[in-house]
Amino acid sequence: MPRALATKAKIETSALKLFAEKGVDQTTTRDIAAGAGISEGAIYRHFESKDAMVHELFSANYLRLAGEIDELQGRETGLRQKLAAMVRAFCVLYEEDPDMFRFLLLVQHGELRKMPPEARTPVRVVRSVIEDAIQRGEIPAQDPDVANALVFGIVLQPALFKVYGQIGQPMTALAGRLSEACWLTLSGPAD
Amino acid sequence: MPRALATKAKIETSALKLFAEKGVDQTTTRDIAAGAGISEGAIYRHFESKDAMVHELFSANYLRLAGEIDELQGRETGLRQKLAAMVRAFCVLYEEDPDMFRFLLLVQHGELRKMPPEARTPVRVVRSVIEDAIQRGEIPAQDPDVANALVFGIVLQPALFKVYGQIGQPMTALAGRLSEACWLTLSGPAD
DNA sequence: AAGACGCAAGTGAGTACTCACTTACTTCGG
DNA sequence: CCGAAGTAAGTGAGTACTCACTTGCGTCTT
Repeated sequence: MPRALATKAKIETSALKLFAEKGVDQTTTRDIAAGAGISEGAIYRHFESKDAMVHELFSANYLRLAGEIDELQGRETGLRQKLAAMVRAFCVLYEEDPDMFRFLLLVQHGELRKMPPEARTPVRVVRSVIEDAIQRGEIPAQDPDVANALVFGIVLQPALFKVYGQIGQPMTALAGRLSEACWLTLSGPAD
Repeated sequence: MPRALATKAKIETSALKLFAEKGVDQTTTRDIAAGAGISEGAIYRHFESKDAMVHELFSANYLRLAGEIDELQGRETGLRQKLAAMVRAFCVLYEEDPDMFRFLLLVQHGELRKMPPEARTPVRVVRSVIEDAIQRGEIPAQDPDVANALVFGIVLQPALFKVYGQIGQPMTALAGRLSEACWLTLSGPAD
């Protein structure tokens, strides 16, 4: 790896960890530099500004996640299988990179506004899967936005509880329970 | 209303609105004073510090909400009815005071740590209702913390989506759908 | 092959500015 | 007239970012 890329990666890792731990505002550029083992000035050889760094970190990973679940979903047939695959992917991300997961949760509110409205986000991917299932009569007719919110709530809130230490089990152990809950909730109502 | 109380109320209203809009860190004491139509110094006649103000606003309202849903829940018999009553209360709070709702969501992570661990929070109230239902065999045996997370996800995520403008319907119109989703999810699994 | 050269990458003290909070003073209500 | 409430102008601790300078490294010339 070229020196420049290695340094940039060190900065990103350090920043992500601190952002997830203390939040963006409570993390100073000094902290980030110290964590990466470089000087404060060096940060600005790789990023325009702290804001730009947050944005870059967010959008790259958010879109990558969307791409991944879209691919996984495309391999399955039927809503139930698609949900299972996507939910599993969220749980695996949580286990593999909890800092990233927390970071995405933490800053999504502020960052989502800066994303172009047509961007292919995880929220959009799941929504289109649900809409498809309604079209094909797999689940009863219902408001796709509400259905989408339910699915995200069922997956993300347990993850948040886990962050707070209120849930002990690893997320991957919950994947089955969560995707089943999604399926029950979407297929249940006559609405 | 005595002058002092009126001013304190103006400060609280202004702060709550700004906190909900921009977040606590992005809201300055200047902003709060301007919004309340008073000087910055006057804030400190009524609050020890900005942090203390956030804490006071949070804990008073968070505990009040817990008390309310606990009372409502106590009037009903059976998990399904209790869930319906509690979910409705959340939805009503959202409609009546969306700024308060957003504020509670926004700062809960930071503030929960400062609360005494035995405090009677909404999370605890709902959890104990669920645990009770499991004890009485109303729903299958399952991890009460996971079940609790599912209920909160089902209710709060649609509220968040509504904040982002992704859901058009008023929350009160969704109350039935949401409490039914909670019931289905808790009563469904053999686990 | 060896030194000169160029340039990206890195340094860290300095700068301009913001923000929570204080202080010295004034106004108001009972 | 007195104490609580309010004001306006500070104050100092931090913070993101800059800049003049140094270092490391690949390349060109002879």
